[in-house]
Amino acid sequence: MTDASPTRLDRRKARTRAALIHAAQTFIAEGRTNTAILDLTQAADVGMGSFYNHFSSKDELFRAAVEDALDRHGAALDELTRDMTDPAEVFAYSFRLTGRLHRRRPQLSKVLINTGLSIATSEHGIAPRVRRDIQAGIRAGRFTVADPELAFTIAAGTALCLGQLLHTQPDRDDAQATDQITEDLLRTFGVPTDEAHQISRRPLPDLDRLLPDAIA
Amino acid sequence: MTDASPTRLDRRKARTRAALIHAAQTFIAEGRTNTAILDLTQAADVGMGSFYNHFSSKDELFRAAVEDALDRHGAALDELTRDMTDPAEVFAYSFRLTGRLHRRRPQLSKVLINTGLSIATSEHGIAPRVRRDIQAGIRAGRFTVADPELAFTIAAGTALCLGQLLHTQPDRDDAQATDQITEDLLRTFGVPTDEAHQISRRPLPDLDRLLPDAIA
DNA sequence: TCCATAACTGACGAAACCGTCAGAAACGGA
DNA sequence: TCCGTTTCTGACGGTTTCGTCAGTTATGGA
Repeated sequence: MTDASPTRLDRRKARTRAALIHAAQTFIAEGRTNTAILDLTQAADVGMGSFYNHFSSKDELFRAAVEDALDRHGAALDELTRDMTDPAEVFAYSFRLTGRLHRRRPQLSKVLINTGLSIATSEHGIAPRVRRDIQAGIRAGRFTVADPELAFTIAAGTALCLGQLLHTQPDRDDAQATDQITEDLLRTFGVPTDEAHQISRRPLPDLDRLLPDAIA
Repeated sequence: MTDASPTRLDRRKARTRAALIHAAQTFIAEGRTNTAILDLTQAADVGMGSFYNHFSSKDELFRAAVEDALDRHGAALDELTRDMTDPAEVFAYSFRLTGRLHRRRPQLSKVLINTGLSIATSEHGIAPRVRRDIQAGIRAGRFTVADPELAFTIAAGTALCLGQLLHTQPDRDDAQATDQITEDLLRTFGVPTDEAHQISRRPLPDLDRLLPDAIA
């Protein structure tokens, strides 16, 4: 039988694992994915040998690092949209929050961007949630789209490229750009023009309060 | 003064360079970007030492390989849209051709996809052309968008993610999906609904005839 | 035909990297 | 406190990869 309560030993193990994952995310965000294992362990301030206590290859660590980033972001979105009902609003809200995240959590954002399009097919993170929201919007009659998967493709690709844009043009107003694109997407999904505009400008909560702890 | 006419020696040099670039593109398409230089030269059927006659590092070769793929695709688009005048039609045409390219030129397509979002900021290939077309559409009064760069972001991200989708779902009708998304984009850019539909369904030329030679 | 030049080639020493392992340190229970 | 267990650690041998370079082959002109 497994002991449920995490002991101090468990916490220590989890700490070094987290340190390795965090270091890996730093490297991914910088696009340096072919670093030596020794570099990773040094960045994590962990002994070289510890690496193989947690991962059997560099690839495995990087996969875990991406998965961790996706799960964090997904969990944050779930938390923030918990008590919303209108699917169109949930979608818009998630998209607007994600757009605002690129500047506020640059490392997380860059991990997503550098990981590339494969995250669109991942079971973790944003992709399944966006799919779910689009499906819900269709069922509720809020969205009118020919093919849900195509709608998802547009939303996912746009979200990623928007993140790239916000990093490339640091002077651009991220909130304004994100809301504008959200409005465009809602219209593409069949939401009436005026309503799309309205939904995409609704006030958002104080992000500094709601996203207090995230990676880096 | 440089002798303009390419001599036989020049052609030989160009051949081995092209062989290396082609091999690199194969590896990029397969996502294997951390291969040994020896593997690359063997795949190119070229002696190991030849590598350093052309490139000073693996990175340099990979950059050249991506640039080559982008330039080929851009040139093909220029060729195919040469005598079109309506900017909206040029945009739609390019987008529809690019969508159909993912299946017909899987290696080129996968190079673009695996290279990721950085090609959206590249000076080569599709990005500058899409920007140009969108600007032209706005000047001509065919597009009504708040911000050209945001319009570009939507188009670029969607194009990439569409390519990914078409590889992930090999049974999906690529022409149908591409045309549907083209129509959505045109509407987003302010083209009236019925006209957007019409433009995105106009007959295309025989691609097998027009794209006879491309990589792989 | 013959030579000068440019490009190609693979073998080699040097360097980087990998994965293991024996010992050290931290932990938990008794 | 003491001991068995788990995790951490860095040094080490083995392997892979790198970049060079001396020799070979192809090319162009005389």
